[in-house]
Amino acid sequence: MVALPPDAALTDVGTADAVLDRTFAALAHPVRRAILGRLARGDSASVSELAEPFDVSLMAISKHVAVMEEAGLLAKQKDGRIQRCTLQPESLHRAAGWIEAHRRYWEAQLDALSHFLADPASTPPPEDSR
Amino acid sequence: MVALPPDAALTDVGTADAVLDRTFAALAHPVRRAILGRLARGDSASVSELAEPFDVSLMAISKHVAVMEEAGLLAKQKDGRIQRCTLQPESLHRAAGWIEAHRRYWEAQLDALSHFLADPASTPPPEDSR
DNA sequence: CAAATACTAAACCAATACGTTTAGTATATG
DNA sequence: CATATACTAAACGTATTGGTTTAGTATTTG
Repeated sequence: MVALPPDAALTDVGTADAVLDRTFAALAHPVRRAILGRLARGDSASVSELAEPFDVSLMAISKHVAVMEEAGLLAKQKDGRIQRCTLQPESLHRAAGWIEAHRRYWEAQLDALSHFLADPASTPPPEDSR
Repeated sequence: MVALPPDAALTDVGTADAVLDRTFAALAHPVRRAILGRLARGDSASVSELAEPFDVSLMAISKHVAVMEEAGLLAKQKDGRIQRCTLQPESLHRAAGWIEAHRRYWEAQLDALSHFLADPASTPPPEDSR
């Protein structure tokens, strides 16, 4: 079993992290998210199969795949003349980890926000005024 | 209490979503993640306060703040001459939701991946060959 | 009122992102 | 062998990003 350091994403919160940069950037494009969604539920697929639902060129999809590969979100495995793309979830796991690591903080903020949204004219959420 | 549709992020997985685009894009920059981290644990802060730890211009930080504001990650509230920046967690919540919605799928893939990584020369994860 | 403070607007620049087309490589098939 | 298939490389155009500087607007403060 692959030993994922259980709190890898939690230890260096706030530190520069090029992998996380690339992962979030990769997730920022709807076509790439759609491709990841398809891979998540449909197992592996060739680049052409991934391209089929979209009305952009195959080359464009090939580049999207390359972006996700560099972000560690998927891996290509050459099988004859086709490239089989497989989800590689660790990067996604780390991205989720970053958000998770902040969740308890911004959930507190969510409460404060709800009060503020309920009555914007009122005193904004009672925080320490510095 | 603000009624967040409990599964807003889960219903339209795979659909184009400009907010999600902007949210993930905003999270892709280390300075912006650091700012969000600071806001998450330190409550609200002015733009100047947010800028202080970084050695880029105040203007650069002002733009980063604008990016996060457009992504719905934070809100600015004018208080005299200062702009108080407050975390606005719903966008982050939606980003987490997208990942969560896929988690059960790619966790299955994680198992397959671990076998593959353990012995890359072996037959790749036993999936349906199409 | 004058000067300092906290920003933002505008113009600019270099680098990257996203798409195209055209051409090329490698593999499979008739 | 010839052709089709599955991709990738290279070059290109345009838009966006991330940073700068310079100048401006509000708002405090001396």
